Amino acid sequence: MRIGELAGKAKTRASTLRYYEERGLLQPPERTPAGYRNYGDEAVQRLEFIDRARAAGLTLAQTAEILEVRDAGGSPCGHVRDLLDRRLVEIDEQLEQLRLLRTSVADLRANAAQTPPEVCTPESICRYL
Amino acid sequence: MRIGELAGKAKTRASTLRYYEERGLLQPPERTPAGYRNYGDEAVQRLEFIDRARAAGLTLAQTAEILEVRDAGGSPCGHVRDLLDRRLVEIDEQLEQLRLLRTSVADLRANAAQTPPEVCTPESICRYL
DNA sequence: CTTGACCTTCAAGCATACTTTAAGGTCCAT
DNA sequence: ATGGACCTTAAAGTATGCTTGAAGGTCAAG
Repeated sequence: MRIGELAGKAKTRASTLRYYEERGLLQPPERTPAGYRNYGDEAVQRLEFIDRARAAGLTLAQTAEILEVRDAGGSPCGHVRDLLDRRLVEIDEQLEQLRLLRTSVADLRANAAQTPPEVCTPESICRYL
Repeated sequence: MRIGELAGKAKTRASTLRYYEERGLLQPPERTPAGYRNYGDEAVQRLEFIDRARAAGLTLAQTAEILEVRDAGGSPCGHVRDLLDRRLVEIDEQLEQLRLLRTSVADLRANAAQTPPEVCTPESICRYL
């Protein structure tokens, strides 16, 4: 399978696959005599895995690490569990930050709704903020 | 006031202030005969405003726009209200995305807790994802 | 008069995940 | 043999908000 066909099956682009190879997510495939990349069917599964990892918010570097462990013959499962744990902590932190921000922006907005624009003096630039 | 002193008062760095000037957030100040930037006290307020805008999650481009309106003698308040409205919508969208992601990652993690690592076959790379 | 702290500009680097561009080779059909 | 679709590499561009580096000028103290 050439790169364009694999990209089609994975709903991505050839340029992305080359980039994944460069980043260590895809192993360098065989080449045809002309130098074209020649992928086997297992590459499709690998890209599906990469997509699931992305959906979980793992970085390409983290995903590459998992794949390297597997490629080296190891089992990355314990590591994956740790990554999921850390992701959960990160997500909770982000949620907290975002909730605080939401409160803050909503307060500013409510305040703006009550205050006529005239009270904004040039020195304060705009008192809505 | 020279740039280092202003940076100190605003708890930022001289390089940041130069960058703000380049981005249109700070007006080019007077220069001393030697070519040093020479700020007045009002610059401190302006930086405080910029900081409040940042705290509300406005981009530097949006903040620059507000300041330009004010510098042109206009009142940016209506615009600021719009920006706050849009920020609120964006934040709500991000919150929704993050909640969905949290659910998804939490499900993966719960599933991993129930499944022994042995069932992860090399073909699936790791079934925890 | 030298040292050191501070200032100047312009350009490039950082992090992330790609895309785009340039210049060129391959392959199949007509 | 020529056109078009597809492939190759290496480098640069995208977005955001800065920081860092290089090369050099200014100024007050000792």
